[in-house]
Amino acid sequence: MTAAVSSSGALPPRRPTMKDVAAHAGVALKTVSRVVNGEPGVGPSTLARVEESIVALGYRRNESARQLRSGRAGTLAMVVRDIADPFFAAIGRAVEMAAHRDGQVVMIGSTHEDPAREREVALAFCARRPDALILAPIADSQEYLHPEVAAGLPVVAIDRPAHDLLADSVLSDNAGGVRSAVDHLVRHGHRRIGYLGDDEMVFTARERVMAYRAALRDNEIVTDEALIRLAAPTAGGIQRSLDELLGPGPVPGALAGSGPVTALITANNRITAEVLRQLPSLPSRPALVGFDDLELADLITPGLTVVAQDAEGIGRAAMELLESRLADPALPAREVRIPTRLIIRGSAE
Amino acid sequence: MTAAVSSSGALPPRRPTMKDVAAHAGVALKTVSRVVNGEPGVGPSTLARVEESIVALGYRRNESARQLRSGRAGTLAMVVRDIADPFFAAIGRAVEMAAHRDGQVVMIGSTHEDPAREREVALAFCARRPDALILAPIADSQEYLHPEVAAGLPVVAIDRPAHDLLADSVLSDNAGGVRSAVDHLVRHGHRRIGYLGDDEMVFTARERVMAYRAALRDNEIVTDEALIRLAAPTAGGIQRSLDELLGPGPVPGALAGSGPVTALITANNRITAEVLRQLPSLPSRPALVGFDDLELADLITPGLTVVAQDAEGIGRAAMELLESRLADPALPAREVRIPTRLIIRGSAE
DNA sequence: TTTGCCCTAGACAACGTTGTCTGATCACAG
DNA sequence: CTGTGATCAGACAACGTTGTCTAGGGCAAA
Repeated sequence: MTAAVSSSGALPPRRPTMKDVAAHAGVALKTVSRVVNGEPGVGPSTLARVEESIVALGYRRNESARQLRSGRAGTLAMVVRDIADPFFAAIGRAVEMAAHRDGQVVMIGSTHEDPAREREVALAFCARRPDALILAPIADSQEYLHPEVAAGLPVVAIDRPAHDLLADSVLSDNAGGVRSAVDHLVRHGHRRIGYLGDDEMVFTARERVMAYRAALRDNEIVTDEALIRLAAPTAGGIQRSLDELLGPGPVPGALAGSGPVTALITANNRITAEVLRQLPSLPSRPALVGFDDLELADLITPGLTVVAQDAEGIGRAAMELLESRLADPALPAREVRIPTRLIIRGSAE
Repeated sequence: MTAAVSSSGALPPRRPTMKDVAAHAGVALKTVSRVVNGEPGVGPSTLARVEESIVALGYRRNESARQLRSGRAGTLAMVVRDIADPFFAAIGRAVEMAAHRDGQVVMIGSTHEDPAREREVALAFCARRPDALILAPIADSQEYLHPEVAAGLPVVAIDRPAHDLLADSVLSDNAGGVRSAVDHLVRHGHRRIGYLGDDEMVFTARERVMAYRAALRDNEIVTDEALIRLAAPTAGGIQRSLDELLGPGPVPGALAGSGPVTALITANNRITAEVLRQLPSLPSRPALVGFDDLELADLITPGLTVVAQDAEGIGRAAMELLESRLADPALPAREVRIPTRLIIRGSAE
């Protein structure tokens, strides 16, 4: 009676433990552990009795305690720029699927491009002692992870390499991607190709614009630095760039005797989207190749040609690197490049 | 010498614990605990010494042990249909941001519309004893969560309600959204409005199509059941529906004396995208309103009018429900409806 | 100088598991 | 009927924390 009242009352509900199950089934604690873990050495009748008790009490193993005792976490940590960014969401999905196959669970967090937050979130994850950490670095240095790596935590950097840290990395083949974009445009007869990229502070932005210059050179086109605009993407800045590159007058600072650009490479999603937005109101309509695929890019008319990153491939490669490093922690830092894919939609003019 | 060799060798690297820090600083274990937790009762000189040792050894608190001892998890679990789905990604971001403010960390997993996997993932999360669970139900019953809820785990269902479970839920105002779509089309003179929805097995699909019928009634339009197509979205099925609804002949089974539809409501993202894809090849071009916003819908020409769900609002509301339930676990199950927003782009013809 | 008190620091147990080791039970062969 | 080995079950310690309780030491008041 009293028990019934107190259990239905507002008393702090306590979860049943192995001890409770053991008492209920009339066996030893360790026997319950054996049953729960499917270990051999439990007779059929005992097994049945314990399983009944488990169901009857609604027992679930406490993974925290298990981790503490055994060291196995069964948890993966992933820190990206923004989990709602389709690129990282796709990577996250690939990681989650692979993790699920391995019976692992994924913690995920966003840095929102804030270095301090990267550190904060990554360390909060590490405090949970995950089996591995996947990190899209944003801070200048990942030195703060030294103790973790020294203690054997495998770290994989994605999208950009880590700094001051022994970590594998999985990066897109930025150079190959830009080269395929340039080649595509050149094949379609373009020689005045503008380039709108992100601030050169950003690793991928640097790689991409360097590849742009190299690809022009290989196509025997003289790089006109006035056609390159590198800045954090803002609507205003992009509009100004477009005006200058496509306007009727000569491009400010351009090489003598040259006209407006006939084609544009936009080096990331946000820039591409903004250019598409402003496209209708532009004086001329350049051919366009965007780096990063856009959701539903196939619905835009005319179709948008893009250099698509293989988010799934990146996620899978990261998981593979983690597994091999877990198997052999002494491995040197490795860098994997995941190929991009030129998706040709519509024409290049 | 031997120690140096073994520590640089392949020996299992052990993380320093509070015990190690205590030994290094020459204080008691509990004193280290006090320092780590910012508890009072530690003299300034002791404090400094301990802090030095913490840095020197690269000590980080083991959150598993802390959770085991104190019961506080600092972890939130979230199970959605697909973390790469923009709708759930946006909810996830909102949840993660709120959680971060509360010093919490988020575990996230996908069901991929598989009921068995929902159970599997949710229980794997629960084994980590999170402070709360946010779940986008896909299974017919969430009965399997009974022991968790009984033990005090606050559960919030999002997108669809949970079944056989005491849980709060945060749902979109599906009825209001569809009603605004119908009203919008009627305002623009449409009276033959087709409806492409998901299978009626799906909760949201049911709510939406019922609202469609009700809205027609309120606009004094007789519902023509032949204009309603409910099925899991496949390219083939949608094409067939479009052919029948928009083709030159009478719509099969339609009320007598009626022509093709002049407008379409597409009740979810996938259907909307598929219709947009087929739009160019259709015999006539209906006005279109989609349920769910599409990334970059503003770039599609002509602009696509949509009923946008407030993913961020859903995420925030879920967090608020969790907090209030944590404060008072005896609360009855509550249901919150988050308003949708009609985003008018382009014309309705 | 002594008494009493507060402030700081440490000892100890416990959280829920699992790994190791020992003990009990039973079938069967000698 | 006893000895042997295999099989199953249990006792105990430990994982890294934190909460509770107690001991030491210095300072103020008497």
